Amino acid sequence: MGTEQRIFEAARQAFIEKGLEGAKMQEIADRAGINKALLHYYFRTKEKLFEAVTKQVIGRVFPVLRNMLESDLPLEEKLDNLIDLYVDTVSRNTFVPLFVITEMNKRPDNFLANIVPGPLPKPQKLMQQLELATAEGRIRPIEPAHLISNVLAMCVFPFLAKPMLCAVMGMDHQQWLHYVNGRKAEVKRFVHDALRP
Amino acid sequence: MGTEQRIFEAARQAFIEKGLEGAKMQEIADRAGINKALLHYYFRTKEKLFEAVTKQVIGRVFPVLRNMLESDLPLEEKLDNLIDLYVDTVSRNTFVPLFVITEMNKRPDNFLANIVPGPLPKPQKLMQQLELATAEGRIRPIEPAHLISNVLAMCVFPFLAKPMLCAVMGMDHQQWLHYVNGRKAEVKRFVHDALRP
DNA sequence: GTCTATAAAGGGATAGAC
DNA sequence: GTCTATCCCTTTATAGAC
Repeated sequence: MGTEQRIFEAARQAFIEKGLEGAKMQEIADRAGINKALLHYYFRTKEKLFEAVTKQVIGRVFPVLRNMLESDLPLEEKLDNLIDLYVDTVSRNTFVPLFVITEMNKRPDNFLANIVPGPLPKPQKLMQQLELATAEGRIRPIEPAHLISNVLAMCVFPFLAKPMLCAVMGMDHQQWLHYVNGRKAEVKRFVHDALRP
Repeated sequence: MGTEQRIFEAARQAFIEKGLEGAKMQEIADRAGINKALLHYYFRTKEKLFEAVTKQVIGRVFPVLRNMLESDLPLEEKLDNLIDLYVDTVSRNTFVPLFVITEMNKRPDNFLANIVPGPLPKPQKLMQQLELATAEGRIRPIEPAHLISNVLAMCVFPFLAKPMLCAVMGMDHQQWLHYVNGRKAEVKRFVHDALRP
């Protein structure tokens, strides 16, 4: 792995853990095993380094959603795949969604203008499938935005809120693992049942 | 409002918007309409000021959940009240839950030891109600942790993810207001339907 | 209690040797 | 490309007058 790549990876970890102001250039240099001056040689300023990281991290979120929304899979399969994918990904890496959400909200203008890569996902395909499934009586009517946000919420939020959830429910580590272990099946069932006509 | 209170309010706003490292003491002093030195007179250090804010902000979250979990209301009413309360609160103030979640995850040890106020909520009451409702055939069996996390997720997450949701679904401001307007009813219905036996 | 002035440390950025 | 040394601005924190 080249120097630039090592720097980028070090910066990625540091910024995701501590944010723009929280992560220090010295720390990033240490993690990369190089000198502070080299950071500036490759990325000029801290802001530019941060922007590079932001673009890459946020840029990976959208293609996943795009693939899901625009694929030709049947509706039910599509939702199940999305749930599997997001619960697996987020459970292994809580700080990435937290980073994405923080950045989106701190600079929403910059987010839309410079960060989101390429064409936006087109929800038309999903909307057609929902309309068809509704017309056929397979599901109850629901607005696509509500459905999508419900599914994403149940996949992502519990891992963001883990400390609170454990505290409120009095869960220890074992119980948390049990919870995570059953999470995908539970969300699938919850969504499936909620959509029954 | 006394000086200490004005400082605290200014710090609260600044820290919630920009985080510990992002907010500067000078900015807090300006917001409070006083001098930088006074911040240290009242709160010694930035860390202590931040901790005071953190305790207050996070401390307000738990009593709400406690009241809900331990109240004597019927199960369905309890859930509906929780949904009303959280959607209303979060929709008016997105950055508070983001602040709470960030702090919880950055220092989970400190969170449990020093931040959570008083006795933890006891979920026994809710668990009894769930068991009873299940036994009576009013709802399907579901683990309390899954139910609570599903409800909280659907109330809170969409407001955290608003920029992404708007981008992915191609929603403009009008459509967002429409979405928010129907949110409470939609979540209630979703939960209600998902729990049908 | 509140201010001005200033110390002390931290951290981003650059110059210049190799 | 990579390093050492250093500049210099920002920011936290304190001293001391009022």
